[in-house]
Amino acid sequence: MEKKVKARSVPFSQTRSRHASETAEDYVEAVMELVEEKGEGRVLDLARYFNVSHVTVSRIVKRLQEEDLLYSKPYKPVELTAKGSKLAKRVKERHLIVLAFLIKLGVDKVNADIDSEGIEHHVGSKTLAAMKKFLK
Amino acid sequence: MEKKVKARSVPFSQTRSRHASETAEDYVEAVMELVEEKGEGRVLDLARYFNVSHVTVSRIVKRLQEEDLLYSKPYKPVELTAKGSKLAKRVKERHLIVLAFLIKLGVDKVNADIDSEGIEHHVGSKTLAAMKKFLK
DNA sequence: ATGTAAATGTAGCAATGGCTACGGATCATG
DNA sequence: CATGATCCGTAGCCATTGCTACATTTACAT
Repeated sequence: MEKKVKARSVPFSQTRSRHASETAEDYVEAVMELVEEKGEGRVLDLARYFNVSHVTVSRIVKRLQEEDLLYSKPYKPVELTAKGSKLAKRVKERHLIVLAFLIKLGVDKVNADIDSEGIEHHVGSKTLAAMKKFLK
Repeated sequence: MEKKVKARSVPFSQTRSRHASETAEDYVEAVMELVEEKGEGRVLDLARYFNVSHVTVSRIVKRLQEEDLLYSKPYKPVELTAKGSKLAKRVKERHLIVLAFLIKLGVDKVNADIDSEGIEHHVGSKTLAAMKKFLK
């Protein structure tokens, strides 16, 4: 008599591509923020932002250009494409909701900042709606 | 006049090692669940659980043995070490709290299941405490 | 006892994201 | 307009986590 164990196929599906998407979301959001805050987002700005080397940023920017999310000419600032800009707006809005949610829940600003960065990528539309409702 | 942009060093620090820790947490939790539900956790059980090939599981199990979280002899079930068991209990408890929290927040069970899997790894102690308080 | 099916291991490839080292491009500033 | 500082790209390394293909071990049934 074998007990069946739930297949976790849905929650755990495609860890690799999920991580790649998270990276894409982080980068478009960062570029948008850098452009807003200091006019442009350069490779080194991104490297400082994510605390990685400029080489890592350079390679990821190249990949995200192939995905039509970012655009830049060599030695020039990184810019958002229309597609990247759309994604960035969605991501930023979701991020701000998660952050506000955690703060309203009673988490201090420092920890809310940290946790919201990690949590945001895993908040589906239903959970996001529930957080919005809680905020009202 | 350069506006300073917050360094996100803290939230984004060590993406690589964070992912490795998440994998460790997922695996010890899965082994504990499999042992509870069907008496033992084998490589193929884990492969089905995470929806990956047995090869991927085999390699990760080997790594987690070196980290003293799992233990198994070739062709034998995977078991938790004392250290792995301790971690698994913490992870499972945190997971159940996040799940219950999302459900109480109004998220349906299916989406709460999915999102809690992703969110749990990013819930720090402060956020977890706030969720516990909300549940009471 | 033996053979076959299932489970696991091994070899080797790809993609992603870390890094250092090095060299070329760009930009201020004298 | 030259030159040094800064920025960025490339080469090439490593680790992690995916995979397929193939080899081996275990277990079960006849």
